[in-house]
Amino acid sequence: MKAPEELVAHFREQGYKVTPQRQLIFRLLNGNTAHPTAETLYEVAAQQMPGISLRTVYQTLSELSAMGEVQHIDLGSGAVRFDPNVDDHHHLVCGTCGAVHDVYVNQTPLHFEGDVEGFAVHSTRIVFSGECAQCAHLSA
Amino acid sequence: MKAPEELVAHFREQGYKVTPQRQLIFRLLNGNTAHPTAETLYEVAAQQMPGISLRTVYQTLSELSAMGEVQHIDLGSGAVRFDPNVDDHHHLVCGTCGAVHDVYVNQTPLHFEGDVEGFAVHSTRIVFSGECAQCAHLSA
DNA sequence: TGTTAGTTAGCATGACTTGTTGATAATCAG
DNA sequence: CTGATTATCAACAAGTCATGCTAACTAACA
Ligand SMILES: [Mn+2]
Ligand SMILES: [Mn+2]
Ligand SMILES: [Zn+2]
Ligand SMILES: [Zn+2]
Repeated sequence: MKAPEELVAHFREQGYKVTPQRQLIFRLLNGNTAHPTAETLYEVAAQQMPGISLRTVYQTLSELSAMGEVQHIDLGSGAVRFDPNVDDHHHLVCGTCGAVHDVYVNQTPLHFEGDVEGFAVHSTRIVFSGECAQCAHLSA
Repeated sequence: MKAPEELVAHFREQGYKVTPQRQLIFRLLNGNTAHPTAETLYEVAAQQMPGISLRTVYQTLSELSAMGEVQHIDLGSGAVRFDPNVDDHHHLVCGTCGAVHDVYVNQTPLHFEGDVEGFAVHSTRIVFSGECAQCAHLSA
């Protein structure tokens, strides 16, 4: 994701108004590695700006997503998570605490076998599931 | 997934009754590589057994899932898909026609880098997105 | 044949997300 | 500064997917 100041400029160029709500969301996403849901992002935002609506958070996330500034990650377990990291990376999910971590896989592009001649791969998504070190430690 | 006859035996052993509805679903799933949703499976089932309920299809799929006879695949786009193929395999998804194909990746376990020391990986899911040969052909 | 479990329809609930409306307020170009 | 445009908000609705519940009926299995 671009830095908040760049997003401000970009939004203005695109004819979007730069509101305090949008700017707050820019800041909250900047460098955010928590892979928050719209809801959790809303909760943090509401602490700094009581009165902001969940609807506006969803709205701004959609705009950023359409601009390619955030990606959304659907892990199939509840709400979609948003990720300001749009580099080519993958995810590690702890089944115990639910944390999502970024990881980078070098062996790409992967080779596969199957009855799928001529399939053109545009993107690859890898999700590793397991247990993080902290959770393993606590349960021991 | 076990063959329908084996499932019949297994269900009886577990104290589940072997109903025509369940048997139909066993047959429809057997060798099925379409990765159907509960809804699409229901539609096919209803042709052969008018009156069968969507509720029963969901129910039987849950039972089979709990038994490890089918896996469910959430691609993040709509309904969960069910897969009687429980081998270690991955998926190719055509963004145009929505088809899901099985593929096998040899390079596993994959290596990754990141700030995730001590994470214990239990499973890896890979989804390749792109366009299948047929769709590429039609759009040309 | 009787006990038990399954099925069905219908309706409800739940989570997540998006749409709508109408009033209010803020942004930004001129 | 001002006016036109857009955003926000609250409140409510709707949509999708999945599951829960009831009550009546039916079928399976011992
Ligand atoms: Mn990420
Ligand atoms: Mn499969
Ligand atoms: Zn954890
Ligand atoms: Zn296709």
